Amino acid sequence: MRTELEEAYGFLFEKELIDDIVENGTLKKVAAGEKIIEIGEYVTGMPLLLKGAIKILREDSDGDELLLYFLERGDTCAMTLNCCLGQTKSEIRAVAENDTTLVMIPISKMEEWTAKYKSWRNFVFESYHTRLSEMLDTIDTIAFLNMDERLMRYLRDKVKINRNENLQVTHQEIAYDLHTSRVVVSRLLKKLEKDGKISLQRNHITVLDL
Amino acid sequence: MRTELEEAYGFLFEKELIDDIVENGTLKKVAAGEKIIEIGEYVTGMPLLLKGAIKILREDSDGDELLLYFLERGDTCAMTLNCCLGQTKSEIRAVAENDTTLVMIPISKMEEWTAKYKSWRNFVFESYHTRLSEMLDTIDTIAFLNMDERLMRYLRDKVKINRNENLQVTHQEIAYDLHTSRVVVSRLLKKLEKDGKISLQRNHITVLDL
DNA sequence: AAACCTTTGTAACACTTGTTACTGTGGGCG
DNA sequence: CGCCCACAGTAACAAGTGTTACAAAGGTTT
Repeated sequence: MRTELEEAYGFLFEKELIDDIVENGTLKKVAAGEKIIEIGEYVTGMPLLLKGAIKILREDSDGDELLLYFLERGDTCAMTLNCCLGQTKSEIRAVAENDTTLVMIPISKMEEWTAKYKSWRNFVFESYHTRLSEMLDTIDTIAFLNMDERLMRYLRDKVKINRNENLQVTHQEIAYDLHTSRVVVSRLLKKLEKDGKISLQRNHITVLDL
Repeated sequence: MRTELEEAYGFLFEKELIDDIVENGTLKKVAAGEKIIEIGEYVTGMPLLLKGAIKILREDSDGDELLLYFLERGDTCAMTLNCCLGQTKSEIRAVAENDTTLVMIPISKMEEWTAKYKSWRNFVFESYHTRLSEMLDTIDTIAFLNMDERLMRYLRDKVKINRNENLQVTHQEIAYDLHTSRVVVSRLLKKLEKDGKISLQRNHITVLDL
């Protein structure tokens, strides 16, 4: 755990803080597709991502989803920060995008460290900063782009996050993430294939040139 | 200034912090409709809202706008916090929704106070918290609601912010805020009038029952 | 009053997206 | 092998929103 922590956060956190994290945090491994937190659940701790990636989803009143953004190594969930502070329930769902390792920090330590470690304070501020920017980006995407452009952006992000041009995903899954229907996704994907930007196979998509 | 500060922030900030604000902040009055900060400008200070309301807007690549949310008394602009930290340019435009009074805090004081005053730290965290929630709300609205529902929500918010059922606004202005066209707004407003929810006059709208 | 500008109303049409329905296909399993 | 099922392709249509164009109404300026 210490090695991975230092790899991901060593340049940010002072040694004492890393010690504190090793002592108080619990390592958690999550398999791809597994749920990490559900909307309405109380937040028990704050996650620090060591390996893998997580996707953060919002839900509408019909239970349909919308992908907000991905988290990667070195990220934490600002929404969780949010909840810890406000002692409120989670406003989002978090699902492992691939096999993921994270350290859970008990919320009791959070306030203590905020006062104690300048690097922790900066990290928390920086996380809020990144997250707000990411949210702005999400809003831009939803508000200003058509579905075909959103789909392209989605595929690009997914390639980047998984470090693999070969995406293991069905049209229906994409439809859930983009909050649209399977037919629409199939239609647009077919068009992208015709334009030579991707190639389609059953259960996976190869991104050629987006 | 002190009186207004104590009214809006007295229950949050300790006396020494209020003193510090009075000493270092500069009072600024902005008339309704006036621009407070423009996208791409460097942020010179952080605003604390004493009176009035501000609307925060995002812009797309064509220069068209989208209303993100309103700020009221006791609020600060988390986007500005963001910029101060990152030393980056403003990502949003802020326009006075009505006659507004605010205190500008020089960014140099921000880090100092973060270390010095617990209440300031809490305020900053709390602001991030509120803003993230507000952004989630904005995303829900754009992603999950149709234009007619968005329009209703917009009118409701506007009534609340201005404390007045009589809205001084043209259809074109609404269209800008909702990132749609004037014709669409007119169409939907007419329907709301037929349903007895509002009444339409030239240059203003009376909200009856939304 | 006449000329003019801004705002609003409305129709007709185009485009994007969502829906329904049906077909075909690949792969696993009895 | 044949059956079943999840996945994908496609057409036809519906709904919502955006666009263009024009007319009418209100208010201001000359």
